[in-house]
Amino acid sequence: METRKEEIIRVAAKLFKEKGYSAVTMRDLASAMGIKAASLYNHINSKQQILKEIIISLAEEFTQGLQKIQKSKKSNIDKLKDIVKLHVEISSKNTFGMASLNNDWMHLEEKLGYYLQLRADYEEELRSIIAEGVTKNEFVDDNIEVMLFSILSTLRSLYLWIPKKEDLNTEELSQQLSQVLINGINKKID
Amino acid sequence: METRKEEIIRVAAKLFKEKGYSAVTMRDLASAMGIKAASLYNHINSKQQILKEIIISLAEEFTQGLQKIQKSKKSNIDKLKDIVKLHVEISSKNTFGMASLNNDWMHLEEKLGYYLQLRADYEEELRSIIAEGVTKNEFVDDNIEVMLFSILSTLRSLYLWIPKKEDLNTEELSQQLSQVLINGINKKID
DNA sequence: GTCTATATTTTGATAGAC
DNA sequence: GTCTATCAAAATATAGAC
Repeated sequence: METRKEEIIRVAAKLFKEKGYSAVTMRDLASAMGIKAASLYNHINSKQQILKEIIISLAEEFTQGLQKIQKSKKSNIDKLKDIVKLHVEISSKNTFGMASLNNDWMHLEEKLGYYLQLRADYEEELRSIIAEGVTKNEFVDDNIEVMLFSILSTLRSLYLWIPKKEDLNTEELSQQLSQVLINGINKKID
Repeated sequence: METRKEEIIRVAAKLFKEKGYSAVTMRDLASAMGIKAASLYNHINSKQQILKEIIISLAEEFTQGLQKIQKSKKSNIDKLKDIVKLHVEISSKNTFGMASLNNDWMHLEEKLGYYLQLRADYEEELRSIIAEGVTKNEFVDDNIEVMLFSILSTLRSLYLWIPKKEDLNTEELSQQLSQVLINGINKKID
């Protein structure tokens, strides 16, 4: 059962995706909830708290997911496939919250440093997977930063694209996405 | 020589990238210019006008660039390489403005419809290049939407990543990026 | 071209009745 | 748990002096 606070956070995330944190007023949010702005404060302490809960819970979900993948001792190529799946699953569960995670993190106050640390750590872990994959001849010896950037940009933009797919099969999308990211789009000559 | 209006737009774009259009006040902008907020209005009509000029000029630059590429009658794979180069060049020239183009377009008032049309047309052109590339056996017969999404996400995120590269060689970056997008990261067996 | 002063609206948030 | 009423601060923008 969804609490009133959870409902507020869910509705807020939807509005934040449409207009961004700063452009959404407490009156906008209240109106979307069918109540008055003052009533929101019976469930949450501040607008800032809403943003914090949306972003930090998602950031921690990604961190925990990656830690689990790292413990698996699979090949780097299989770890990468698991990371793609992690992003598809979290993004499809919460496309609205993903918008805040990607675009409104700079408006975090108290937890900004914590968020930036989680984000930097995540990026560094992914970088090390790619680098080790190159060393072990799983991946081609291209510019590691370019590979990292390309993959991460695609994964971080999933939230923009997933809602357009009506009948989402996360397993199938993960597989297709891994295929494109790992093997590119070039037609190999048989 | 840069006019005062151009300077305002340039400084505004930098602030918009840091905090987003809605969170940047005219006082913030004036302060960054070393003047008072009221003085800004001697050069620009409104905050909205600043956003409009940043976004529309960039959107039209992309549209014109793509039209030129389409007229070239190159192979689809070479058109795609030219598109990558187009994004690298425009994004590196104006990383600040690219942030508004990507994240603040929904705050456009008068020109929102025009922007959305340019954007949809651009996406459709790129889709047709990929689709024709698949038909002509230049590209692998994967899901076209997944290929389009992956490439476009990476290209649209360039503005976030280019500033971190200190000594940018646009030619080299374009080549490396095309390589990764087209051929993936997988190590082919010799 | 910039300033001070100010008009008008809107914002996040609180107090207290029901 | 929601409401009305309200506050204090901050927002965009204008008027007019220099």
